[in-house]
Amino acid sequence: MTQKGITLKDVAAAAKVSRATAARALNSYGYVGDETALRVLEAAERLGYRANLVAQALRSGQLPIVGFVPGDIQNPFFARIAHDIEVELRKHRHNLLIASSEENVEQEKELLESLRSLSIRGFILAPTSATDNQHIVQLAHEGAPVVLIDRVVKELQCDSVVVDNEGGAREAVDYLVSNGHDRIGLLRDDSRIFTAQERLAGYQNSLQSHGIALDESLISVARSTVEHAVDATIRLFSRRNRPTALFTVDSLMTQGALLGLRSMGLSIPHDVSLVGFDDFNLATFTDPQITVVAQPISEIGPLAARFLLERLAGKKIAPRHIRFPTRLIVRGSVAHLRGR
Amino acid sequence: MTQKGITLKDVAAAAKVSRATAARALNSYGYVGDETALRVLEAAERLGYRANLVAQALRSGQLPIVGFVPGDIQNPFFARIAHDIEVELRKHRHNLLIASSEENVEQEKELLESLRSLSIRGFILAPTSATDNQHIVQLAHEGAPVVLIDRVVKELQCDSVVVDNEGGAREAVDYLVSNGHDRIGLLRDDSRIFTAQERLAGYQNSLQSHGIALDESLISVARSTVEHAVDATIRLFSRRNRPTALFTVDSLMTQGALLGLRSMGLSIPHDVSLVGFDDFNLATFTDPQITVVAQPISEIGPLAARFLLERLAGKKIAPRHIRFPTRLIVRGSVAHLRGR
DNA sequence: TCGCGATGTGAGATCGATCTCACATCGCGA
DNA sequence: TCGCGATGTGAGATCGATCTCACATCGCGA
Repeated sequence: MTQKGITLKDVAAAAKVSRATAARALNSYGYVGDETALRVLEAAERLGYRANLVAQALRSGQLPIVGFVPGDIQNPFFARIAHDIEVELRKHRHNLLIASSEENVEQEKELLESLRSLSIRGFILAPTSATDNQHIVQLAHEGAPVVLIDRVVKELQCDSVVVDNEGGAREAVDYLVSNGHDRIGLLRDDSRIFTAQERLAGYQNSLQSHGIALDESLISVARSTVEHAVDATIRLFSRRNRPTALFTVDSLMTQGALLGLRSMGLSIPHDVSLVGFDDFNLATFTDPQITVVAQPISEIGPLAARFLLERLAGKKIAPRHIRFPTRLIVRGSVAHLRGR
Repeated sequence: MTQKGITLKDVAAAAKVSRATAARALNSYGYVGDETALRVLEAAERLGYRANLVAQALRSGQLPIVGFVPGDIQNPFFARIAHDIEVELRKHRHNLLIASSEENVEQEKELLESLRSLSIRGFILAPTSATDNQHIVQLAHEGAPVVLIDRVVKELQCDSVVVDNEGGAREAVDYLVSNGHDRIGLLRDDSRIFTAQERLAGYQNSLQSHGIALDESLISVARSTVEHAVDATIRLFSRRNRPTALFTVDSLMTQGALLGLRSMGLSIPHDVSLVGFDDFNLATFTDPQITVVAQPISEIGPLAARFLLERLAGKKIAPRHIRFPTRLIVRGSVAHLRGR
């Protein structure tokens, strides 16, 4: 009711000037007489005028909206990042539009298509695929600033904020080895391919550096959901010569492993040692608490948002690639095997 | 690069017709010759034409965007709902813009202000305050459809989707009483005032119906974060004559209680019985698992989205108020006290 | 054969904000 | 006193899609 339909035209009429002059007064550009400007501002105030952002966007070609396409907004990792991005954007009067790809490349393509026609200013993406990324390359070439988080696209040069997955995984496995383990299972996913590959590499590199032969049968692959991880865990530990330790590549996998092991009556760390990638609230509620590789999650969102805002402000510098180190948080889920 | 700047004008030129005819062919209205229509569609296809939604919005006054203002997107409850809403909207070619109020009325007001100038089509809100809601009433009166979730606004008649907080809380406390408890602590929050009040009422009503006098000293109030809940729990259980059971009003409170009790060396259910409002993944990972009042969380988002879409489609019926029942999930965190 | 409804198309207006261009006035230095 | 830069303002174009209105043609029934 109140300010419905108050346009610049109304303000101009109330101040008895043209729309051009009203615009000049409100946006402080060009020449405007002091007394005139005052009259316009006063009229705008009185009528409760608010510029129509859609009209502005039609002229400028851009809405003050940034698109965020995470793998899954329900994943606490992305929920936290979404929140941080939104806070940062809000400071610069931008809005955040979230569209979850649900780790599905086809859906990711469709989402980007539809966001494109919204004339969105820029994008923060966590690409689902490690290989099928032509649509993202194309998006970037059309001029919309793109910042990648969590995962990079090899063919595309743009700002990115990721985590040292290889190093984190290596540190986790090193820690297990240093506690006497050499039959170390790996529970990895097939969807977040980029990070999964890096974490797999860290696992392999650690084993190799300690002269432990890679045993493919200790690696179990599952879709990144708690349910699938439970099954994969049970499969892995139903084998005759089962692993003495398990490394899980993300927090959903870790949760699945916890449930799977419990259902098999295997206790942690007595029967199996466990280290997970990605810290999560649950890790400190279990008994024992779970040892994890923590990501600096609170830094990713704000930095990605800042990078994007700088690009939107026209900053022209070489793409920045930030790779945060991880941190091993030792709790109680790893047993020391002696004599083995 | 590709379809940058392909407008209706380009399509019309390529098909050698006017913009008006091109629009008619593409949007299937008015009279267009079959052969002409085909030529236009073919040209649009070939050029990769995509209608500019901003321009459409300027005419229609509305962008295909719905705003969602939850209390906190990091809360898994709202993250899940956000996800469900997005999926539902996407089916109808609408986008979801998420702006978290962080349980702060002032921020909620600012967010709505800024979303308003975006010409957003409708809103799904979880109002932060139980009393200060004039801005929401005003928003609704300006004509934008509003659907409330989780919490209602007494002064406003509009669609709402909430949960039977009073009944759920009553059932939880009834269950504790039926297990012989009569000194039952309550850990409640001060921010989500609407739900908190209802849950408090359920607690009071249950006690009253069993003839148990209300003891204000058994009620502890804290901000709805894990940290504050830990403190409040410790405060409550440091008293001489401590409660034999505790009811917590949301999952963050429940987590805080778990940590607080553990830090005091109190074991569940041996020393204290516990029932929490709101189920959460962690509740099944603890030992024992936590008995909770579960909300039908998977129904809230889709229903709210459907209500809003119906309003956007022009449906004119009386506001619908849906109040879902809750469900008590009995696990292992409540002990039976005999003889007491 | 005439007339009118059905069919088909384009010119131009519109949504709201902003920018360009043209024009008018003022005041100061030569 | 003249002239020109500085100052101030409005008409109208523009962004892109859509809609109204005007106009033209066609074909069928009377």
